Amino acid sequence: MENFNVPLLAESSTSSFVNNAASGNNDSNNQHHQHLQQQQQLLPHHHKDQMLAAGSTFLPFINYTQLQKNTQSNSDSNPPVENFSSLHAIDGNQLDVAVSLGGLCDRIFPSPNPHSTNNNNHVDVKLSAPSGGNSGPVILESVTMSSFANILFNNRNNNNNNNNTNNSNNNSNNNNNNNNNQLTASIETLNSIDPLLLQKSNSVEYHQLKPLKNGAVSTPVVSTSGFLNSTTAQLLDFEVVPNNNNRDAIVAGSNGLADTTTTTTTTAAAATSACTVNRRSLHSIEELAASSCAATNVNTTTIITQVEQQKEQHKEHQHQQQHHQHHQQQQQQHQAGNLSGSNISSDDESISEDEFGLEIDDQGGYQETNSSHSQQSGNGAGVASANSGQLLNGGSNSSAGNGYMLLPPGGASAAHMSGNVAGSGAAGGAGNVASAGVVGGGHHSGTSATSGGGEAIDFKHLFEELCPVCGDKVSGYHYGLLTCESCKGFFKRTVQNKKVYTCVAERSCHIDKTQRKRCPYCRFQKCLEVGMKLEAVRADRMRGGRNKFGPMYKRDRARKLQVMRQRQLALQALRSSIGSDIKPTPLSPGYQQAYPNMNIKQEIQIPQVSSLTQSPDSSPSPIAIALGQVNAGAGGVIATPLNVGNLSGGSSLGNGSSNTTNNNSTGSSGGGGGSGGGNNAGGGSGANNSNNIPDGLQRNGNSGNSNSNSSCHETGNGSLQNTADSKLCFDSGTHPSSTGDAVIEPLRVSPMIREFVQSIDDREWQTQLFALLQKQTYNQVEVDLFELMCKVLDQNLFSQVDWARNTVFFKDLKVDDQMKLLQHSWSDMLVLDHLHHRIHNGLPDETQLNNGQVFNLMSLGLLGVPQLGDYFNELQNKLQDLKFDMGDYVCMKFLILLNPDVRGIVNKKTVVEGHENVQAALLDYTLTCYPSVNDKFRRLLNILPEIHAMAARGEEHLYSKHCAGSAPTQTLLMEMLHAKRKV
DNA sequence: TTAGCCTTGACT
DNA sequence: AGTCAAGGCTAA
Repeated sequence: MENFNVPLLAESSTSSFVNNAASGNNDSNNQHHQHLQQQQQLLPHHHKDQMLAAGSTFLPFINYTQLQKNTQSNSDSNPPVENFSSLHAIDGNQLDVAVSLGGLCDRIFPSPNPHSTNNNNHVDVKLSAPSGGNSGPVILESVTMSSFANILFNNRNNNNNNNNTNNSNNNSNNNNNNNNNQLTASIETLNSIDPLLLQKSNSVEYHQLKPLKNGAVSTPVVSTSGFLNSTTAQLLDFEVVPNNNNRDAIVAGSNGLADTTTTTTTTAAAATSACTVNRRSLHSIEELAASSCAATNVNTTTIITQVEQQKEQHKEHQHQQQHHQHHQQQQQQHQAGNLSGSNISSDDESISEDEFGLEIDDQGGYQETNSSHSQQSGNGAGVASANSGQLLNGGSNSSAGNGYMLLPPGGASAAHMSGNVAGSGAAGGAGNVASAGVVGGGHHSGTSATSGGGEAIDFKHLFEELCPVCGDKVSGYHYGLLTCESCKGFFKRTVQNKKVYTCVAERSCHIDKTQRKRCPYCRFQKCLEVGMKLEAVRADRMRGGRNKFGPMYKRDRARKLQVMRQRQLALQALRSSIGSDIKPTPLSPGYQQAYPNMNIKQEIQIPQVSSLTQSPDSSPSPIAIALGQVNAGAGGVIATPLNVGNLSGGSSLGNGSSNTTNNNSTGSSGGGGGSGGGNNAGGGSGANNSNNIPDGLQRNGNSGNSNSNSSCHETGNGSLQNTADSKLCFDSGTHPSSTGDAVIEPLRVSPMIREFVQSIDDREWQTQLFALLQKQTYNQVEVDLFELMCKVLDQNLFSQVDWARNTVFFKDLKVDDQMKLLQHSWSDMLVLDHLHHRIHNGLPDETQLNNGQVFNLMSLGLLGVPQLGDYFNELQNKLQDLKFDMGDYVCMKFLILLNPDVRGIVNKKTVVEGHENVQAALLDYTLTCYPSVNDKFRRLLNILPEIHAMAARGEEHLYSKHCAGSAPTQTLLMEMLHAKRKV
């Protein structure tokens, strides 16, 4: 067994608590109580390293450390596990509501916990008071974790008292709730995991865990019964072990070499401690690096050397070391990003401003940047004051640190969302007006752009913006992006002087103008997060002159100017077309730049669905009919919130990309979307104009977004069915009617396939995809596109696991088996998924990012191997020739997942059974619904090895990139890559 | 240490 | 000669 120590990075109350809890100390409850109260002062929000924050959105939360037991009902005679009759929040609320752990986790798990009392895409834990009165254990009903890293439950340790208790809890819990997506835990076990979670929240990512061979007493924590952790816990295989040796915490050297001992050090007055995490089956990134790739971790020589020197010099300052490692990782990541040659390089001067289709007068206002602007404080990373109330207690928005959230740059807030909704509605069909990504949230700038028709754009406010680090006004481009003067100076001092800061809290301090001095550690982290570039600080300190970022800045200015202009034009057009009903829209460039991706859910432009496979005779697939998604025989597809705009608005509304950020969308203008003129008035379709690229992301590519309407067919009588929760429309072009197959008999579609198809939520997938792309490029002049691709793949992997864990057959397996299956299938499924999204949802080849870069969506399906493009297209054609539809897709996905040939499966019977069942269902489906497609079943199966071959190639590529240090490390994707090689 | 202002110098 | 993003200076 490999043991892992996780360093404690914050107050040691955490660890002292865990020790007590683990040892069954009678005083532990009291200490716990104290601990909880102490922790209230430390509730984090989370500044996430962008490398890690794939898709992360942190919502207000109440940390469960705010909870306190109901001491009135304690009985000293009871074992600790039963001492807690119920849990109350500090404010007295019962704990029968969702308690968010947001901020404790690294990223957001794609789908909301079905048991959660809210639908936010955040991390939460649900507890319920014991059913057995005061003496009953607290039930941890469900956990939705954003990160595998934070799932510490392990069901392979159910061999002690705690686990016995847990098991019994499980049983009772299951009796109360038939869903097995539950965890049960005594408060004692909650206590046990508490510190580890806290540690995780403090910034330690799982990959930093290092094997530590010791004979620590295993302290199994929580038994599982098939919830998320069934796969994830097993995947990472943690368990919490008390460790009284507070100097044993080990963190991997960030260079991935041999173990680097870094002990836990707390910076507060409290005592220090640590706990050990055992992690058995997996296989840290460091192990991987140490075994095969360490030498290839390049481009960080200098930094690594510095770090190692510091480690030698300051062994006693372990916290600093750890910070430095963190810092170093950031540097590595940034350097890797900047040095990876395959992407747009920052010194690519070949791109001129002409690229943006406009002439830029660089003097046209940039110097006005300093003009003050009365935007609300809180830039993209600011406190989301509007979000309170979404969860229990909502958390405080104050700077006191309690439960406020950090929006990732441009993160959404509830208030803005509502503002956006309203704004969009007001804009009616002319959602394009807001296409740059932000719809007014009540802010009104003095920009002359809003003051009547015919006026020229007032460039004075063109670059009004808030510093992405602290929210102060920007003074110009500094080290890669627009920042304020103080953050510029701070960044310079830090880098030049090689400063190593320490956070006395939880490394997640809120940084704003008034508090930026409080925690230089977090400030610097935020500098890095928002994209300040280390390499822009000159090693030789040479003054004056220009650096390689000049062209980058220029392009950025050009892009912003273009956005402004087009927004202006759109607004004017809107006003003239609608009349005076529309009041001047509060479109402040600064505001919009500060919140480019707010309200992602509402604003995200999903590429026109089903556009790729449009065909004159396209009609719905059998499964679509069977699910009632269409009118059988009418060729219709139910209008979804995603396609109704297209249906009603016609192509004039289309993608209307011309008045968003650019007119030069690459090859996307197959039809109506067309150029400028048509975008504003065209729609008028009222709600659901989310198709109008309001997020500034353009979906370019093969799908011909602009004229994709034809793929979502109107029903024969012209009426549209609208289901609020419907999935994307799908299956256009793959249907029997065009080949003479008999009229579909919906009832013949097996319930299993129906269920399968219903388990697919493509809309969510796409929303998350574009939300991530948007988020990751907020305020970034340029991003590493390969890195970005890895993040998207990582997010997709999360979605994939989330899907799998809830599916029939799979969910019945033990986590060991689940893990093995996933490790063998993830890449195949990613490829298949992408084929599916291209075929059925018209996913385009590429999309334009917030910062003007073009992201190659195809690379997701190719797993980053451009050479596979032809092969991929070939596969796609084969599938389309077979009238590949949703039913086929989901069956194939199951066949990939439930691979009985995976070695070491304990419950092989279930896997075989599932596989056979799916095969049979698919066979029946193809024979019944596609009799005209010769041998469809067999031919579909024959494609699976081809997908596998492609996926294997992609894996190799990703692995090599990882070894070369070009891929983000702390990702599930890399863990999967690694895990597979350990099998 | 911070942060506002100044100086510098490659580039336009 | 002007621009502007570097580094430097220095009062607070």
